[in-house]
Amino acid sequence: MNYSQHLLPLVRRWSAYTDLSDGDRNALLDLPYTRKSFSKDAYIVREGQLSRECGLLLSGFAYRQKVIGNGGRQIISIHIPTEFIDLQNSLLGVADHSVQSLGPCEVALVPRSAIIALRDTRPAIRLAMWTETLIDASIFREWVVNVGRRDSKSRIAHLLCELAFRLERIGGGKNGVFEFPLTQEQLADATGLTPVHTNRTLQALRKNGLIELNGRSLKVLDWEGLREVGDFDELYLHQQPETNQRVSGTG
Amino acid sequence: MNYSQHLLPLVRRWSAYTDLSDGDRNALLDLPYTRKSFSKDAYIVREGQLSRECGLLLSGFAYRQKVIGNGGRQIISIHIPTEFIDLQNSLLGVADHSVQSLGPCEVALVPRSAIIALRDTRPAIRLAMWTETLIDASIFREWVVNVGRRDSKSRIAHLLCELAFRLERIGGGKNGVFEFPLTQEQLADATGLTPVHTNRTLQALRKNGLIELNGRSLKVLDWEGLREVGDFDELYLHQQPETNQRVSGTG
DNA sequence: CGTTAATTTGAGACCATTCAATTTCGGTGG
DNA sequence: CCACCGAAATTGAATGGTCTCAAATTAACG
Repeated sequence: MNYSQHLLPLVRRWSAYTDLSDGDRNALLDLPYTRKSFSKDAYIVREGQLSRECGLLLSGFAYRQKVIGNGGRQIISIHIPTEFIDLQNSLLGVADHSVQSLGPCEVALVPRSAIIALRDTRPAIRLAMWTETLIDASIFREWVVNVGRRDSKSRIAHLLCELAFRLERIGGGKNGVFEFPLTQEQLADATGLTPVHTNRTLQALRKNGLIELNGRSLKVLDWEGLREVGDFDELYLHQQPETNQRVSGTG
Repeated sequence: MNYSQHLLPLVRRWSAYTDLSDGDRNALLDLPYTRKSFSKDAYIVREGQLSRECGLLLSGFAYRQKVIGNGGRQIISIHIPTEFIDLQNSLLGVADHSVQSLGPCEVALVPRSAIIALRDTRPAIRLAMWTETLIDASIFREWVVNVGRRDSKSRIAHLLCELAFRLERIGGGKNGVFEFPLTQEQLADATGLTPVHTNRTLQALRKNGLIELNGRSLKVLDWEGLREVGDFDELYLHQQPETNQRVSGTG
């Protein structure tokens, strides 16, 4: 019955945003949820749906996307374990975008009502939750810039930097080697390019000695170079200690 | 001393998100602020700054932007009167993007501490405030799609639809005629295009009988056509009544 | 009415796309 | 362990949308 160990990473993650009391921690660990496994490319949430539950990614990867009139689609964000993939939809009530699994993955589905209850009764948790949505929004802003104003090499390099940076934070890489969950087609949908051009751009990045990428494994050979090409500045991720202090507010 | 009438539009706006008590309304109207006028293209907030005050747009237009390594810039959102232009930066504490005036405009600068105090003591206001940031995030997501996957005609048509739609909501248009605050160069920076191509695309939209646009005046001649070309679906603005009800939460 | 900003036009180059075909890879069953 | 399969990655060549650079025209404003 007690699966609360699954939610420990969430406690750790949100503790970085603000101080959580023992009561807060327990309230998080006591969240009701059901574990559900999804196979590759499964829909976790569909655009237009009413939100009844909110998904926390336990393992694997997921992404948010929107489809447009002519059939094309745009990937809006990539999500890694310990992240809520659906907070915005749950808080707004109706999903304005879809969420899909990248590979096989496990999700803890928390009833929306429990999320709302935490929001309304636990100030510290609320602050962490809000901060999470604000950081998400900041990442969206950076993605607007990425697909709007950078050329293909920069776009892809930037996305790789972001993903590596975030994976590192949850201990998801060793010696510059990361699990890379996207196919080239999905990478194309995330950067607003075509699969063919994405392939050629990746080859350029490899030839420049910046990365090694085969299958699901990404190795960053030249971190500074990749950062440079990708015009990457992690300020927008709001994960520097000084930023986190400011989040909690007096000032 | 009492300039509180300036904040009435904010009360009206946020009342649409949730029920505000008389106490809430008064708390909003009693917010301390200083009025400040900005001339064209003035910086209201600079990327990297610590946030000390939060700007509410009283008149005129403003936009958020980021500059990238090669000197290019991307406009991330456009703001119209009654909107906070800086909530995200204030809530996160450090500005990850800049805010600039479009034309001459007036801003009510509210101390960040007062915003934080409302957030921490007024549940209904907090909910409205949070909702505002969530809707902002939804708009960012749509912009990622817009610059990432739509061609130039769609991009521009979509942006025009969004702006017209939002302006209509605050009573800012008559008979399909709106004040259009962007130069073609700025429109280019918002859509990820070049000024030259923006100009040609606008001509195409005119030739197709969709819009009239000269100077600061936009007239939508064929609303359905523009909507079609722009692949515009207003769900992401989360302003339908049923959505607003869901926001308040029991469920 | 002069001066600067904004819009418009032209032509050539280039980045990215499209369409197709081929090769490699990962997994599965015989 | 190998043959097979579909998915993913790669290559080629031609097309096209958008960009660049430059100049001309028009509109805005003091």
